[in-house]
Amino acid sequence: MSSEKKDTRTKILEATWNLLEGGKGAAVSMSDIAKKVGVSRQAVYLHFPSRAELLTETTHYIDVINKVDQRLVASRTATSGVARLEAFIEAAGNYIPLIFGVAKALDVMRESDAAARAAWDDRMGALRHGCQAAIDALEKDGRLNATYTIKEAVDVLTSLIAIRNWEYYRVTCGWSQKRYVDGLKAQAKAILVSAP
Amino acid sequence: MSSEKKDTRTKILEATWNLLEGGKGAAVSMSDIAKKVGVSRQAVYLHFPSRAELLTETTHYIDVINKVDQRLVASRTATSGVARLEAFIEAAGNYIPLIFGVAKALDVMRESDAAARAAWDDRMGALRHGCQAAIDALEKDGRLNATYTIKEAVDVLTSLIAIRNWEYYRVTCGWSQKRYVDGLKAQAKAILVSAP
DNA sequence: AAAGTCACTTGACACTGTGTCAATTGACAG
DNA sequence: CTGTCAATTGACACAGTGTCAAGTGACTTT
Repeated sequence: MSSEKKDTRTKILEATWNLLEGGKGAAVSMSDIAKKVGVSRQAVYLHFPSRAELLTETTHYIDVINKVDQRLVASRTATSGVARLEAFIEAAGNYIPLIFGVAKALDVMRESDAAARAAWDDRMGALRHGCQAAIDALEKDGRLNATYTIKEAVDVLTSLIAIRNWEYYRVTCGWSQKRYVDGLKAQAKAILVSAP
Repeated sequence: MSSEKKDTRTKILEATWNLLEGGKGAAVSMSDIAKKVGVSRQAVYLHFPSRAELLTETTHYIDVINKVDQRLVASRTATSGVARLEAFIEAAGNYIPLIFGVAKALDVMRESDAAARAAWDDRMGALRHGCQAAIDALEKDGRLNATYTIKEAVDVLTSLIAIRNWEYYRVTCGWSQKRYVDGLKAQAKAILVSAP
């Protein structure tokens, strides 16, 4: 591996990611991270002013590593509205496992920290934006269930794809990732898509 | 009101409930509660050994005050499987706003506290039990969507009715309580119920 | 009326975690 | 050789949980 040459900042981001993805849940402290990197606790604060900021930067780091932009392009190239809905769910549903640990830490922290709340809202806004695009495509095809306004349909889709639900299916209920994504597609279609 | 005669233990439970239901979110401390009751912080520990225990007892207190048992009886008297599903969603969906504040505090705490985790699992187990009964009734009527096993259907219904989703619709999206319950019923039926 | 009991108070303490500060070290560059 | 930069050490303030010991005030028992 090339981990020898990585600078401390990158090592901190990776350690944060690893620890949060590991079994310890969201209760990972700045000391834990410093220990993992093999650096003093203060060195972490030299690179990130606060825990909230570190978590936020970690989500961005993960996005870059996983080329999230490219993943979403696929859902935009779909021709029909239904295909686009499915492609978006595929992309978003497979993105969640990557950022789950960090997202959950932010979610817990958001309850008591304004910066964490802002970071969380930013991430959720991005997810909702994808839902909006999928619903718009559905509506343009005339396939959006008429009992929902566009805004309501976006609300519903965003709720279905919520990170907490991923955790519930995958961790609590033991569904496979594929079953989860397929289930989500079926749910979204059953609720939001009308007959042609 | 008769709040003059209530004993300290009851006053603590009510203060906990009020504070968590109020705007401060889940970040309510033992000091906050003691201050609200007008008692020393140590008096709280005299009645409840830990914050997790206090939160757990508060959910039980709320259940008793709101006669949760009686609410659920209504859903058991429904004749058809579909009616029972709707009655259960009505009962559970209208129960959530009562315990939301305490449930959220437990949810946040569960990440770092074993007792809180146990209390949470207990509450969620009860909710799931109700979902199981509704799905069983649906299956007995032959109206359960054949693409789901019973276990999967219970997983899905439990996920739909999750407290986090209530928060999302009501708080983030600004849905009315009635719209939320009706939306939930429509979602559950679209996903889980097959044609007769 | 004295003694005992009970709920509660006061004030201290240990522990964990975040975030800040100042002085210092070691390496590398001009 | 000196300046700069990353990082270290060790201290501190602050907030929160949970524990402990001694004291107080009211009401009950004998």
